[in-house]
Amino acid sequence: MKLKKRLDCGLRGFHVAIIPKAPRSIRRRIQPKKTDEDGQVCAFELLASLARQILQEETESSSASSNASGNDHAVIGKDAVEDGRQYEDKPVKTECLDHGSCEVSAVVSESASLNCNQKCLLNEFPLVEEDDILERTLKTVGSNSSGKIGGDLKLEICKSNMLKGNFLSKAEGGSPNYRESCFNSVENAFEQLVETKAMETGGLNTATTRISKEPTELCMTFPALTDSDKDVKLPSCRDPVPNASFSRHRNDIKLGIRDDDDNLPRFNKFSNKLKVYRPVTRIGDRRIRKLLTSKYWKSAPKLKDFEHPRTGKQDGGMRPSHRKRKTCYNNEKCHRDVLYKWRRFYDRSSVETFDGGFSCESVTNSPEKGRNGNKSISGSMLQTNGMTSSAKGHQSSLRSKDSNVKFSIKSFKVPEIFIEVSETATVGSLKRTVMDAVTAILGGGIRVGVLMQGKKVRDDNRTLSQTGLASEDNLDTLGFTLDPSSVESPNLPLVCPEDPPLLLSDAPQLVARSCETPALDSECPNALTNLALLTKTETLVESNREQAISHTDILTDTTLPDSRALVAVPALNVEALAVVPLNQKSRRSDIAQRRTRRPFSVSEVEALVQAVEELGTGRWRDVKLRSFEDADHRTYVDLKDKWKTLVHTARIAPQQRRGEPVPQELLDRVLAAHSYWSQHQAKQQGKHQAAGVLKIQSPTDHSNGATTGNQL
DNA sequence: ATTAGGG
DNA sequence: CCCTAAT
Repeated sequence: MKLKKRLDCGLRGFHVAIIPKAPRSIRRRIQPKKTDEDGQVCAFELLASLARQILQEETESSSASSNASGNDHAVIGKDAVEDGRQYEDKPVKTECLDHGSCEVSAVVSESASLNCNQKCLLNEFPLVEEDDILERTLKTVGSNSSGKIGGDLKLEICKSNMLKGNFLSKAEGGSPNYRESCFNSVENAFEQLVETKAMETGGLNTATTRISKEPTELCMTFPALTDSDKDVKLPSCRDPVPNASFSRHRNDIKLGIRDDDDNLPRFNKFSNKLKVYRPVTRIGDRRIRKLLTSKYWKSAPKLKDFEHPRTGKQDGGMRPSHRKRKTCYNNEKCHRDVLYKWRRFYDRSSVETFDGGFSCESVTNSPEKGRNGNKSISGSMLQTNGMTSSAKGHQSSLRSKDSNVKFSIKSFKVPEIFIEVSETATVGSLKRTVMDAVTAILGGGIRVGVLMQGKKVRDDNRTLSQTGLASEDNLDTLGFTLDPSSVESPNLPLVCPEDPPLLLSDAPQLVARSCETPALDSECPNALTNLALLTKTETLVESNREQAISHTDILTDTTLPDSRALVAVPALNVEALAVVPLNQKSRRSDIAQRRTRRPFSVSEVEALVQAVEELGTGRWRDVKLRSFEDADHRTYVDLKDKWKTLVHTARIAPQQRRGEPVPQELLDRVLAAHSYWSQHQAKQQGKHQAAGVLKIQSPTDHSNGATTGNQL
């Protein structure tokens, strides 16, 4: 996989590199304009002229395709096509090429078409061409602007991008994919520039925001002109499920970033759309999970509790899994993606509230966290342990006059994330990687848990009032957790926001991931709405992670107060999706996730030791009931396993022990108890005596314990 | 559903 | 932690 990735990346890079900047003729034309008007108009003009130029050239090249040198445009188109074929094996070419041109927007439209097609076919595809073009354009402009680019450059770029977005929109019509494409391309271009400039946060933010909004609006505004149908026509989704989330990947394919090992959450929330529901039991969960396991990600703890018919159904299924995305540091595309994500992040975080009264600034943290994590990391395998499993945010809640309870979540911590990076990766790449991962998580693989007084509120069916969350007192102790969602099921039909299931009322269960497919843009808003509803209602009280649904979606959405932003998001999704390869294998892995790792704390170990001393080693269920009744995430199997490891740990040299050090005293007790119970398997029934004895025995004296046992 | 043990 | 097998 890695090799492949690299190749892909390299290939990509290569293409990009090779692609000629822009026809000189174009440049020439551009220059004058630039000089004359400068600024927005200039950008616009430039774009238009470029488009024209390209169109023309395209035509020419078509007629004389044999031309060795070929024009830039031709090359680009070709590449695009090739890519498509490479990955999809489907004849995209024809369609792409014959796609004519729409006047000014010819260039754009064409590339757009390509993209669109590619996407459709593959369900994932980057719009490299667009980017390239845009970049070129931008560069050209910049170079032409006789050195005085400075701060204006950005502005211009933004505008250009916007324009581009416009064109694209027009060309492509209302096609959702298209929109995304536009968005992406714009963003990418922009991001690149920004990146070059050093990623100044402020700048990025501002710029980003603008871009995201503008293009989106434009896109929406424009009526569908043409090729929308293309999307439909194309043999797009290989995926049985048309709406499969994968539909918009951007760089994935190129990068080939997908590996079976990756468990990172998908990047975009849309991607998680599909879910399979299944009845839930812990065991059941496990069963399912076992089928799909990823190395690094773990699903949230399972719930026990009864399952509500509905609930069970909903949460039981598989949820979208997260995939970890391996990084391609060397690839620019990757970087862009990362940036993109970053931007997304910021956008979200920046967005404050929406009428729901639920505001979430938290997202911002993630990025922060990511950075921090990076700092500390140095090996090839990084583990950012963001507070083990769940993070709670500080949130303050306000009780409104009406019966609604308003929550304000200040921040969320990002759940544990595993990142794998090459040793030679740069800090910058690491940062990006982390950011990427974080973003990905936030983008979708998260499930929200509700804590009240430190305890998880499990019953999703209860109302806030019933749960006590409607009362001021409890609100102070209200907490939320973000956990990686456990299972993802690609195969289920997505639930649209409009779908009934959407929560609300007392049985909030799950909110399906909404906007997924291409047509989604329109849907997104709904999601938002839903979110709002969710927020307002008791739905919030959710609980067990397993059962609980994944309000992830909601959560995610929540983050974006601005509907526009939401709409815009799809573009992002594309990228995110891109990460996930379509192949069955990966899919499969996506379905189940490994539970999140939750190292036992010393206190837990102590409790375990205590319980085992009293109950013996063969009664894990009793141990569970006795000492871990409230620890939903600790199953008796877990306890048994832990004991096993404890015994092992106690036997090895302290230097060889890893993780949080367990007090020697406890380890001694472990050995003592272990040896004792080993000799009294037959007597496990008569634990009373044993328990008493064990308690008495000296923690450090193994033989003593054994002896005592013998005496008994 | 538990337990035991390998991976 | 997961998975399987045996209870």
